Amino acid sequence: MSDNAPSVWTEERLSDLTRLWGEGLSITQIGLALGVSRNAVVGKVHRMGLPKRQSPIVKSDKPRAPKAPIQRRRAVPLTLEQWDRNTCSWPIGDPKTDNFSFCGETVEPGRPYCTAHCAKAYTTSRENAA
DNA sequence: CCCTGATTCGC
DNA sequence: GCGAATCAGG
Repeated sequence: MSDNAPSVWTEERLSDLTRLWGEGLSITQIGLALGVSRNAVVGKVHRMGLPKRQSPIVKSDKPRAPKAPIQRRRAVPLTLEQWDRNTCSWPIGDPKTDNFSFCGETVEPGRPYCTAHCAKAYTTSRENAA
């Protein structure tokens, strides 16, 4: 074990990479097949100069956002620390009681609430109207 | 939200 | 050069 000082990408893996890539597999699939992250796959592919297939994104005029000082959304200065972008904030119980809490369920894409509560919020209030 | 890939930056 | 992080579009 001394003549082995290859980079992470050996001919073997490069072979699989190129082969799978040529087969039309996606970066994620190849990454899983080789046991590497998809970034590693696309990174290597890009570096090798292999023919990329899709370009869903177009080169924008934006000079890429500064990664370090990524400004966070300064909103909701409430005690909602566990606030995620997909957390349903549907009120559970009574806001004036101590057992008041939020749904916490994963919200639907583009919806402020989860599937169940989204239906409630966007209902025609017809059947709900009692 | 999921997925896709591209590009840039840090190590 | 490699990998992660980020951005961008469907």
